[in-house]
Amino acid sequence: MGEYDVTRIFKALGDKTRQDILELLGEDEMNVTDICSEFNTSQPTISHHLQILRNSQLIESRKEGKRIYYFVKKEIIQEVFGNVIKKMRINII
Amino acid sequence: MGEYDVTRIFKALGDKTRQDILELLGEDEMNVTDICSEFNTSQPTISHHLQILRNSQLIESRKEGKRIYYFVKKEIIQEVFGNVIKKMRINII
DNA sequence: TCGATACATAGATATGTGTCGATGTTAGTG
DNA sequence: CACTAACATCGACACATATCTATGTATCGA
Repeated sequence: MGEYDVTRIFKALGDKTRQDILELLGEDEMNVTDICSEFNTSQPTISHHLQILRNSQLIESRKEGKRIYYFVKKEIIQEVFGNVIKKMRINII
Repeated sequence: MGEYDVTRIFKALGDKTRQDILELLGEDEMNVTDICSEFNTSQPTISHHLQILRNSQLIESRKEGKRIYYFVKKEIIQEVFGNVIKKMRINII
């Protein structure tokens, strides 16, 4: 029911690094430094990807001291995938 | 089971025109001219989008005389969405 | 208050992408 | 064989995006 931009969400999903970030956050929330340590990519680039995921509403953040924890909004993915499947008349998943 | 490139598939899904094409083809297969007539976009551009959808394996084509009919490969979408949901540890859809 | 840590933002650059008009190709038609 | 219809491909262009380094900002500890 929430407002979301399907195109923006799929664009966000259309990048390997962001997929890997989502998979990581799917296990548990993480702060930026810990996320960065999992990739061979600069911290600003990871921050950039986190912004894109955040703007698409796939993730949210929580501040704790000087650290910022990101986590997946799984309901959005459920809702979007469900709607796409419905729109494309796919039987069941 | 089939070979597919998740990033490529989500990139393909990350465009409004292609989403609309998929929704159209979800109802029934269509040839290029008929697809074009549903959009305010040039035929080469539609052909380009069809190529991208085809390369991502979201659609396939069938030739009938001088017309080419495109249709959705719904199993791919099922499989990809299912795997993403599993990877991100989303409960059920 | 000073320095370090955690993260974001800015600016630059190379590459990717969506779009178009023009042209090529293939199949049917007279 | 010409002509047209259906579709793909090409070349060009504007714009978006992924990445980097450098710098800004906020929070904590000494």
